[in-house]
Amino acid sequence: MKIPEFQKSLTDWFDANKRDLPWRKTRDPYRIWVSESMLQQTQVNTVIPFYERFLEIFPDISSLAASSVESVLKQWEGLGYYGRVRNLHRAARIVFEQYQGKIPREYEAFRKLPGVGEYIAAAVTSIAYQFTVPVIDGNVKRVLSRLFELTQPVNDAGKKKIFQDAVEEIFDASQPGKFNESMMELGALICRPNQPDCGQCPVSKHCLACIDGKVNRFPKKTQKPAVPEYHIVVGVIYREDKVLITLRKSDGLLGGLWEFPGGKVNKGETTEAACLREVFEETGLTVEMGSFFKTVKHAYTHFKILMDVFLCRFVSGDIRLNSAVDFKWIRIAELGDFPFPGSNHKFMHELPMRLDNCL
DNA sequence: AATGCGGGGTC
DNA sequence: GACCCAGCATT
Repeated sequence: MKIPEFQKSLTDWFDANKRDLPWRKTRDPYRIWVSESMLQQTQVNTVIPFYERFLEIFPDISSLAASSVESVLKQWEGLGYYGRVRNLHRAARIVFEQYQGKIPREYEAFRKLPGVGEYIAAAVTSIAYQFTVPVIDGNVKRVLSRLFELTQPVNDAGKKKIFQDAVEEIFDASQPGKFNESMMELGALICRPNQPDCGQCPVSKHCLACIDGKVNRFPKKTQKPAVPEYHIVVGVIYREDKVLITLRKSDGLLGGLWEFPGGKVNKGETTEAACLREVFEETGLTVEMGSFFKTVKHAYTHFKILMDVFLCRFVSGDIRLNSAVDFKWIRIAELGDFPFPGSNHKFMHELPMRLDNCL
């Protein structure tokens, strides 16, 4: 491959065809950092509205550092992978306290911040500071796979050396930020996972897979196992005009989000019985069954759930939390003030104000 | 090196 | 339905 020719074709194409994305209007490392955090495993069109709103509310490191985790989670609500924003928030506080509010310009110092891995460190420093470091993300791996007919699976975590070597061969150190963005943009717009548009590709004549007519055979992927499905019950516990919500522990799945108490249905158990049992185990409260409300389906990365929602009435007992770390009795109108998982959003906005209205 | 971690778009 | 996505932390 003629490297300089490849680089020029790629970056010229980028200049002429790049999308007008919000994070391309700035060189502020904070704004680029936020965008890269949101864009992890998440598509551009999903991110845009979250990005705009997040930066309106947290326009700089100091405002983010000064805010509560809960308020930050609330802005991330619905975006998923909540550890990203918990880490971003922790990192903002570290930058505020240890670096006088200035994002460290040293690669190693920045890389050490929570949530900043190889990709984000490379992306932010190359785009904001022109550090000469190539990025490797899902798009870049797919492009490299086709350019060089790499047989290394792109979804095999960790094994990056082949891609690292390949990208270093074609990396344009004279304009690192533009080169990196160009590679990712090519992957997003032309060298797509399905039906790549080789006819419009600026570097198709450098691409082994295209030359060999094998574009559809790259990238190679490993097969993913099927995900299990769990049957879940959830109880919305009414007490007058209030309902009980509980706070998940701050790490792990949906960490730091509020939810309605519930859990898995045991084998041979009715969903009503499971609901009463789970409510008691998780909250210590005795409740009576009101009515079935709705069934919700939801998919996570490693499993799926079928969730039956019941409306219940508080009877007796004092709160004794099991896995949750906090609780609140709130009115239905206040639900929007707290961050909830997507599965809860599929029913919570349809809930009645009081239980007696619907019995 | 392997695993856990969301949600939405697309085909 | 299955696949894919501007990855990181933990073990």
